[in-house]
Order: sequence, then structure tokens, then C-alpha cells
Amino acid sequence: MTMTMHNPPHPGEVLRDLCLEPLGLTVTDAAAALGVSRKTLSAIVNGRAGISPEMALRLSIAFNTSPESWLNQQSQYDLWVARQGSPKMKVQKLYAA
Amino acid sequence: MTMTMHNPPHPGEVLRDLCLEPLGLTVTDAAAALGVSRKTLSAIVNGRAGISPEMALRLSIAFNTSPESWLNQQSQYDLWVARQGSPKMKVQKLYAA
DNA sequence: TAACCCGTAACGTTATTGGTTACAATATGG
DNA sequence: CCATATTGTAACCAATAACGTTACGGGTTA
Repeated sequence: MTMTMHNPPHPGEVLRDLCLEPLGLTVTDAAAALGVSRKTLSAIVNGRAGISPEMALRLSIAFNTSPESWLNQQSQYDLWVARQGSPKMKVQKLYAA
Repeated sequence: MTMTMHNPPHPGEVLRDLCLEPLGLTVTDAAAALGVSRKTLSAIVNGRAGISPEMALRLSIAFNTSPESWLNQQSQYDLWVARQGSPKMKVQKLYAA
């Protein structure tokens, strides 16, 4: 609400809103629990870094979720970004050949 | 039934078996149609490179598929690799806190 | 004031994606 | 048999991403 809404939300936004804030977790504490640096988690929750496969595993362990859910969110976001970035790519259809 | 988990196939394997071979497409021709270099496509179909979001878009256009299907396959593969690489990560559970 | 949290800049390392060019091996067709 | 096509791959390049440490300034709060 407060931030710019993207069509697919950045996974870091979901992480902050649905995981950190409900538990009253600080970025510093969550980073320590996840076993990553404070900078790394900060970049994620501020939308400047994506969820890597290994990070998805860490999140799944820490928050009792599925790693697939995090990577799927990331894929949706990446796909949205890719579509914005290259509105017209030169690709020939091959299924009618 | 299966104690031995089959590793998820590399998306490049699927690409070769389900897209290139059925249509009799060479790597050279498919690369040209996709608008990428021959090396790039060769690396993918030989399992030495992943499907990037932009490549998923190209494949979806060329083969009339969904880009999500390609990225989901890639996620499954990446997740499997990540699990193999780090069998035990130091991550603290936060959902019971 | 002191302690804490946060964002972020400034360095580094490592890995991946993508390109071009070039070469050798193996087809395949005339 | 020979010419061409196809393929994998190596050697270079650049850009980007993830992750780390260290350090700084701004904000909040006890």
C-alpha cells in the first residue's frame, strides 16, 4: 500500500509484509537467523535483489514454507521485468513449421 | 516407490527432446529463429546453461508455450542443485518464535 | 547520551548469461 | 571422394547478480 505496487509484487515485499513484520523481526535478526549478511537481506526486502535458489531454501526452513513458492514468485517478477524490458524481440515462430 | 529421487531434468534436455527433435530443428536454425547465438542455445540444450527469463520469453513465442513452464522447470532444477550443494545450512526456525 | 536498527556506499570474489571468432570432429549429399 | 553442414567447444570479451566485510550517517528509543 505504502510502496509502489507492481503487478507481480517483488518477493522481498512479500517477505517483509508476511514474514518479518507479523513476527516483529528486524532485518538484522532475521539475517542472522537465515545465515546471511544484513546487507543481503536488506537488498531483498527493499527490492534490489532477487530470491536465489539457496535463499529460497533458507526461507523455507526459517518460515516453514515451500521453497517453490518463493522461486515461483521470483519467476513471476522476473518475467514481468523481462516483458517490460524487451517489448519486441525478434523471434520466429517454429511451431507452425 | 522411489527411494532414489530422480533429479529433475535440465530444461535444455526437455527443449531438445520435446521441441527441437520433433520438429527436426538443428541447433543452428533454432538459435537463429530464437534470435540468440548458436553457442547460447548449444549451452542450454547441453545442460551447461539455464533458462533465463528472457530466454523463456523467446521459447514461449517460438514454440507456442508458456514462459512460466520453462521458468518453473528451471526453478525445480535449480532447487535440486541447491539442495545437493548445501545439504545442511545453518538456518534457525523463526515460525515458532 | 548511549544503544540499537537500518539503508547503503565501497570495496572484493565468484558465477552466470550473452556475444564473437575460430577450430576440429562428425555427419550428409553430390 | 569431396564439399558442405552441423555440432561442440575453446578463447576471448562485457554485463549482471549474489554474497561477503567494513564503515558511515540517520533515525529511534531506552
